[in-house]
Amino acid sequence: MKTVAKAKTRTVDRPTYHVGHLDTLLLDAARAMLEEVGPAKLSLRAVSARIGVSPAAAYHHFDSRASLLGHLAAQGFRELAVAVEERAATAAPGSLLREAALAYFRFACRNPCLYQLMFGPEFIGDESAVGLADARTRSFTLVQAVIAKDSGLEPGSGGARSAALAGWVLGHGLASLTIQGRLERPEGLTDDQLVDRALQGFAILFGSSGVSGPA
Amino acid sequence: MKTVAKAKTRTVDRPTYHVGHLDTLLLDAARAMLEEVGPAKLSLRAVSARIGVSPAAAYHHFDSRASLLGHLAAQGFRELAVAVEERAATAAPGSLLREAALAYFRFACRNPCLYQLMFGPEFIGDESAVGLADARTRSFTLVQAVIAKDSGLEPGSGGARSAALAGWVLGHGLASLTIQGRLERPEGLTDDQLVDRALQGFAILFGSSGVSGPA
DNA sequence: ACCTGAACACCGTTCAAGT
DNA sequence: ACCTGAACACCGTTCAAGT
Repeated sequence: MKTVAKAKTRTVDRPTYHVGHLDTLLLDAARAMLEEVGPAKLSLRAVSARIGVSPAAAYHHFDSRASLLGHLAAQGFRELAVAVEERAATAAPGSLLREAALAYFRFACRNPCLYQLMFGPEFIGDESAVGLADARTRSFTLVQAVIAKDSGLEPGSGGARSAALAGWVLGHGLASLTIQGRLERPEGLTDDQLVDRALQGFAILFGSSGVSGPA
Repeated sequence: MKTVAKAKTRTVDRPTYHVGHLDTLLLDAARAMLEEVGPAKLSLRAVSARIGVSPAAAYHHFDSRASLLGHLAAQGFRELAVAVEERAATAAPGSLLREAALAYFRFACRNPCLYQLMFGPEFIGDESAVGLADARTRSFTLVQAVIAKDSGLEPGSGGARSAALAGWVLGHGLASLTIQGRLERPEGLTDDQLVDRALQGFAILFGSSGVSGPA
């Protein structure tokens, strides 16, 4: 409780001024409100009010609303990477693609607004958040590694990169369409079933299941 | 010019009041501004000002900003469908998937903000725009038809629907990631090359290489 | 160093009132 | 019927001023 020893004037406790670590308080409040109202309507004023601080206070910790949102997005990329990583670690080789896709898709479904923020235009022009570019690159590198591992391709080769691109497109396409409700999903279809269906579709389009075979 | 014959009072021309078809004027102005400022910052006030009309005027033609945006999105879905349709019509069987993907991707790249609007959360809650649901359904149906045609699947069958899902995911995933700049695209790579690369990646992931790619 | 109050230039939306 | 003016309740952002 006795936080600062160097308090040389006044009473020890000052409950009127909000003390330190306002940045994390802001971030936490924003994260909580994000899933309530969505990325577009998340206002700096509202999150400031939520933690009982003036609207201007945030500007001592973040450059702008976009910057705050950028930090949130970076958090998201880190969590997404972890989720995929964990799942990929305990997956049987051969089913790695499916497991990674499942983990990716579940993360998006469980944090729809955060996911929208990560891949949406909301915090464009930020990029200042050092963590963002890193976290994003790390996510992509991870996908690449998972894909390369399962397909037995030389990591870094052209094939591995094309495959990683495809994997990323698959995960994001499905997640994005689902979250935005643009899919005409048959009712009663679980998340896992939807992923399997998409994988099945790709197998039909690109596989040996009778598409291209001249046989 | 002499629009109304029943003008029984006053002078025939009234250049001070903005006359009729304000709805299409609004829509056109919004469409133009959309690609300038993006869906998030497209304000009803600004488009009203652009055509020299009061901010409140728009509410006699649209329920809300979301509704205006919904109409714009519907326009987009119709244009997208046309673009894919045209391309698909003049494509050699076997390369239909690639041609459709190219058309889809190009439309998105040429109208990035419109595309973002169509698949973004900006006009959620609208749905009132009758044209929207229709236009969207029509787009999806078209993709389904194209896919089914090329893969030789029974239209309406489970396989055809899975394949259509995959096709949709492919197109949207690639377009969305590209437009949002989340892709680490090697410089100098053209749109077409990017599409081919993704197709190649899918071919690697899901089976035989070289389904419909070039050589 | 950290936060507040007040202001500025914007929003979407409503509603009485004008023509 | 169609449009305006003025108002309400919001925004993001800045900046002098307080502690």
